[in-house]
Amino acid sequence: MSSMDALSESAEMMIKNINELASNGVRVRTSDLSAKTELKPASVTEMIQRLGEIGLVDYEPYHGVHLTKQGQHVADVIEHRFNILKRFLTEILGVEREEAAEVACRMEHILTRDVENRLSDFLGVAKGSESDLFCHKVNVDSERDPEFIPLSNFAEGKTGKVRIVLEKSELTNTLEKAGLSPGRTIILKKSNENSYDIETENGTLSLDGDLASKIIVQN
Amino acid sequence: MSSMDALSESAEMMIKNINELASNGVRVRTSDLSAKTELKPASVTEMIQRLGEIGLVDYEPYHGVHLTKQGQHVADVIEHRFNILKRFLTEILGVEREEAAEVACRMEHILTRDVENRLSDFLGVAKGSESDLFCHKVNVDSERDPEFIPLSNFAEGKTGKVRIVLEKSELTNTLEKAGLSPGRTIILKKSNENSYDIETENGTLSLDGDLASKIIVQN
DNA sequence: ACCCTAAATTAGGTGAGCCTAAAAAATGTC
DNA sequence: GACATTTTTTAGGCTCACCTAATTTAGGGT
Repeated sequence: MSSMDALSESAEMMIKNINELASNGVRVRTSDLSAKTELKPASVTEMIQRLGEIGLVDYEPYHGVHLTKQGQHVADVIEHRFNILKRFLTEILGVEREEAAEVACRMEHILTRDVENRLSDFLGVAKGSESDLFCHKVNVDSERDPEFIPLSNFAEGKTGKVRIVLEKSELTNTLEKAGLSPGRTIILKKSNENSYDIETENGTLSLDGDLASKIIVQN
Repeated sequence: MSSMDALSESAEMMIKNINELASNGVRVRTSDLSAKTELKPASVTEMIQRLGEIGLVDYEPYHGVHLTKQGQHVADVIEHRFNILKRFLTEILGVEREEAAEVACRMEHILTRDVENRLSDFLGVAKGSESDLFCHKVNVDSERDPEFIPLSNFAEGKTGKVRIVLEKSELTNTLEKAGLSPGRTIILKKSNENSYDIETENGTLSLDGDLASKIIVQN
């Protein structure tokens, strides 16, 4: 009786903040939430009462809240979305840390499951979610300039990661099944004038030059 | 006295819809906006009055609205953001058309100028903004679905171009010599349930259905 | 010119999400 | 244990963005 109706951005933000303040299993106090969210205490009380009613939070008047199993799940989803969005913004687009965090914090409430998964794949993170420990590590060495090269200009024998597939249509599906979607690793085995032999995680295939020029690979 | 205060998502959506309905320089009627936005007419009136007060729209009671110069600028920015977001979602992430449009339509109100520019660069679109003429063209073109079809589903007698050959093996060499490699033009002469007779640039041959399903042809 | 219909506006209501100010409960001090 | 202080909640108000129902206006048909 809750996870059905989409949560508002405000509600999701409150859950996120509760999660971030609940280091151990300790109940989070209204005043702490008030400080963190920059909402007045009265507004916090109102929101956590609402969250309590729909079962996302265990609320005990005058004694704070903590997330229920359901609420924890919501928090995990939001956190994961935030992390991949921020990673995309900083690592791929090169957006400055703070702005990336702000934008990610607004977008995290909009992402659909599908977009989330695809973005995850694109970033090359293990899907499913959970451990974002890995994320932090990647952040550190994200200074280097990645080279984006059309597959048609890629060096023979080189291994790269697919970043873009400039081709919509049903073909996208086919390419995906063949292991040619953003985030995947490939090797260009051989390239003749108009035939590109590729080894993907799913097997091997050949493309014509037209198509190869639309697949952007990062080395 | 308007573009300073950030607009609400609802306000931006109204401006966007006014822009989309104002094909020529004609005033847009309340009922049309009501239909397009799925808001009740009374709600539309309320919103366009507010937009009128802040100078984004020229509102004449009982005679519709049209965008002011300022409003047009807002509309252009939103449209540009929508286009690049949608392109990113479909072309880069491979998100399905309709879902991409929905997500882009929510995110367009959140993008900052910086993220917008970076995303534009990433997609390889002329920066600065303004002229989305290019975008429009791309969008229009992309309505027409080019058909990529496994040879096994190709129509008898039709001519097509080989785009992909999935799952290579020693057979590939044979196929290549027979004129069945990416980029080549072929004609499917006859197709029985499990035999596909093809004419290539190099001659004619027959394939079984298993193989035919792995050769993707564009008509 | 007049009426009639369709379209638009106004009037008044709702819920979400915020606020301030007042009341109530918990907590620390002696 | 009583009191002062801090924390939290309740009460009541506000705006935004929607709604429905009633009213007003525009425009077409005769």
